[in-house]
Amino acid sequence: MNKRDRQQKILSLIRAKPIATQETLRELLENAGVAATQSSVSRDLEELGVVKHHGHYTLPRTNGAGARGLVSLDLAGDNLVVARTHPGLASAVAVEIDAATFPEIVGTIAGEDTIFIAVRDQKAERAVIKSIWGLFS
Amino acid sequence: MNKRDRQQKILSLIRAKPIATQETLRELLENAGVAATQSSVSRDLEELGVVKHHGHYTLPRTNGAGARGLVSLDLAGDNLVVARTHPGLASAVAVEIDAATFPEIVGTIAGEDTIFIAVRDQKAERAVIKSIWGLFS
DNA sequence: ATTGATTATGCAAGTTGCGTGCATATGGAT
DNA sequence: ATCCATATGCACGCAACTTGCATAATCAAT
Repeated sequence: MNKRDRQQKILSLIRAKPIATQETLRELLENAGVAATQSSVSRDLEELGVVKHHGHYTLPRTNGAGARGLVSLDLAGDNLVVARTHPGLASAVAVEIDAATFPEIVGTIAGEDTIFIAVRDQKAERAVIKSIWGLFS
Repeated sequence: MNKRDRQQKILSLIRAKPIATQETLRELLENAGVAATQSSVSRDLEELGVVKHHGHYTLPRTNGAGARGLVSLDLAGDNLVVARTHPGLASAVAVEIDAATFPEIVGTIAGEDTIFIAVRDQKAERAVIKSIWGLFS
């Protein structure tokens, strides 16, 4: 019914088990008593920053180690991707990202536990998140 | 006409000379071509954090001294808030901002006397500026 | 390249929320 | 108590958000 609740439900669903398509996600929501269309699911996933990787939807964030310092990836507007790392590892992570030379990345700057990644446009943002997440997982 | 413009005008008016009442402020706005009622002026002053002191309205914090290093906050586009600090204090201020964990803040990077604060959208910018000022007042 | 499956999006309708003025309540000073 | 200044509940209008539908764009597999 409510957008926020639906998005929360989506998060718990994709955390519970791998989900391959928006249509199956929509069905699961329906079973949980939350009616929605594929359109809305698509927009929700976009807003939540969920990304499809290895054939299923996941959140680009970790709760522990295993990703060589990278903790999360987020968006700020249309031209900036913000990566969070474990303390002190931002530079190391940034070096690795730079080394991969993604064409959509215009430039990066690293602080202590944060990296700003400038990209050309909104389309590039999603591609970059997907690529970087793949690089570190 | 527009709320944001009107509030900017109010700020420049109370900076220009001491103003004693909301009614005179309203008249000055009218002369400047900005129609408004006393009700709106009252709400604007509230939102702007303007306070009446010694019989006239003033901004509580025009100088940055005593704000633990923070000097100014400005906007760059829709997704970036730029904070200036006293030399060398950017990291310390940034740590304090991070520790407050505002949900609108996507990430921060500190230099020597400047901090870039990435936020999600234009709405978040206003909220963040207000929050940070509150944090350092 | 073609086809089928999956995801994104322009548009229109419904709904919500914000900004505002009016009227009036509250507060403050003498 | 009265007068002046300021705050606020209410209602209305407009702008922004949310959504579904239909369809376009993208992707995967052959």
